[in-house]
Amino acid sequence: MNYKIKETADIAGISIRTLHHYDQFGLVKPESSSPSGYRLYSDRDIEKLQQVLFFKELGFSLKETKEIINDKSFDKNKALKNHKELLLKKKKRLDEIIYSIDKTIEYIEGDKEMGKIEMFKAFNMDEIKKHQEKYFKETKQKYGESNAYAECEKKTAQYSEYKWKEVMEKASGIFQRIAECMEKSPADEEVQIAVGQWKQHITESFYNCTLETFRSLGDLYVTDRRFTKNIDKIKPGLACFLKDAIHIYCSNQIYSKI
Amino acid sequence: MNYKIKETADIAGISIRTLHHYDQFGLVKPESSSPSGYRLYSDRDIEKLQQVLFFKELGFSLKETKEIINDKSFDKNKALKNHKELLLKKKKRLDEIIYSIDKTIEYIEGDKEMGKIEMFKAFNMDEIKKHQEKYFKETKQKYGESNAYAECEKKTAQYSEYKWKEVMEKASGIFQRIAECMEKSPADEEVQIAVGQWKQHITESFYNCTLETFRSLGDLYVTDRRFTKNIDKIKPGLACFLKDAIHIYCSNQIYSKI
DNA sequence: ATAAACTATGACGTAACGTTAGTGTCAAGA
DNA sequence: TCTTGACACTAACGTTACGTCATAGTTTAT
Repeated sequence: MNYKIKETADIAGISIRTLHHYDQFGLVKPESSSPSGYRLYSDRDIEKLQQVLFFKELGFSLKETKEIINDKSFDKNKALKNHKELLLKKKKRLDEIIYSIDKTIEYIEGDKEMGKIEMFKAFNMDEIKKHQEKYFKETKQKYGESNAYAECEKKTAQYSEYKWKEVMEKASGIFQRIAECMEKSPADEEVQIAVGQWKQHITESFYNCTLETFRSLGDLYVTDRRFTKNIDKIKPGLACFLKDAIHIYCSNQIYSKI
Repeated sequence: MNYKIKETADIAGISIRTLHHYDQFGLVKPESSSPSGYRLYSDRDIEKLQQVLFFKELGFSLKETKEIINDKSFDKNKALKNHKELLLKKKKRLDEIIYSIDKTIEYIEGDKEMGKIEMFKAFNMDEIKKHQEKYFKETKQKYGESNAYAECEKKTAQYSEYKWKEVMEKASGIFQRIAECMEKSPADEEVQIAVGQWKQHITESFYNCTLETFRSLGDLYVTDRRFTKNIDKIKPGLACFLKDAIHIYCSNQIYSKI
């Protein structure tokens, strides 16, 4: 069954503007539209909206939510279970804040002492944020990435300090080389050679980097802020350039295999 | 004891930027500063920060928080008790969302049915928002406003439909007159006469409008969005103009009484 | 004296909509 | 068929509460 936008907004308890925004953002796009261009939301869209509201309730950004939900391996069941865990943590935090209120009242009425740390610790979101990040990270590693992570852990666990330094310097050198070619096209031969070397280096030093994994990693360089931030320290815009270069590299490798 | 900004930020678990912002915004201004201009936060500032975090946790805007906290009649004890009530409501809502997750899992696994309404009702914030608004409103009516409200209720309860219409038309006429003088100064004689008439009309038709109450009401016209919105329907900017005019009127009246 | 850490102000950017403007579409009633 | 009110669209600016970055002054420890 199809619902027009006001019906949908009323059902979900959100604004029409929000639905517009979600459509434009690519988070929840209606499955069809009328001949006059009206959005028509299906039952499946409605269910997706519910998922979105769960993620929103738990503090995930729309961007994060989009990445997780629109992934073809999105597991609703697993997500819901994870949500429940998070919600229980939020509930515990609420309890702590309530307790903190009681304590503050006693303090104000002069009955008790209250330390500075005690005043604020209930507001702490670290545990919740850590869990969110863990879940997001796990989700992003859905494919070979989770295997890659395990392999990487195993391989690097035996590295000596000297080996680590070697690995890092080689990585740095490759990135530096690519950064120096940034005024060229990502498809430039020199860039592509360096990208190939980067892939090789990953396979040798961290985990078996398949083309698929490599492409996903390239995406991560621009979608995961930590990656972007670190890479762009070398040169602003490098993360984006590198992503493009990796995509071209992977496409070329795929093409050459057909 | 005084704390510099990093110490304060660490104690409260918020960023330095946030403290800058709160200072600039007038929400939490440090009680003193060093000769070189460093902010120095006192124990009292720290305690105020805690109050701010409680309000923030409960979804109050910084603006609302500022109005409540910086009011000289701010009652910490009462606020905390109200916070607790709100937090218990939030906790209840969390429980409902958790229950909704369980239900959704059953639905996904095909065990049960789930209606559209059931999918979304747990996310509803109406009760919490209503409580927030109620508290804010009660706080804003701290002074004569709460008495004014009671008196207003009593007086208007006996109005006939005809009387209501009369009262409203007179109000509308006064506002209209003031709107027509908006290109003049708020201190203009014609404006001031109209403002005096408005005060008189309130006293006659609603409640005894003292100068103090009248001034506070003028403030409400620009700080309470509902007032602003309604008044500005007559003419954009009227609420602000009226506030200024009321302030001038009240000051003049006070001056003429010395 | 020096360098690192800390502090200040200024200002642009961000996320997720809310609000407004202007215009097209639909459905019911005259 | 025409009219009107409700509904829908897109575009675009505004809002809130900071995050981030730049630049420059101050403090602290070596």
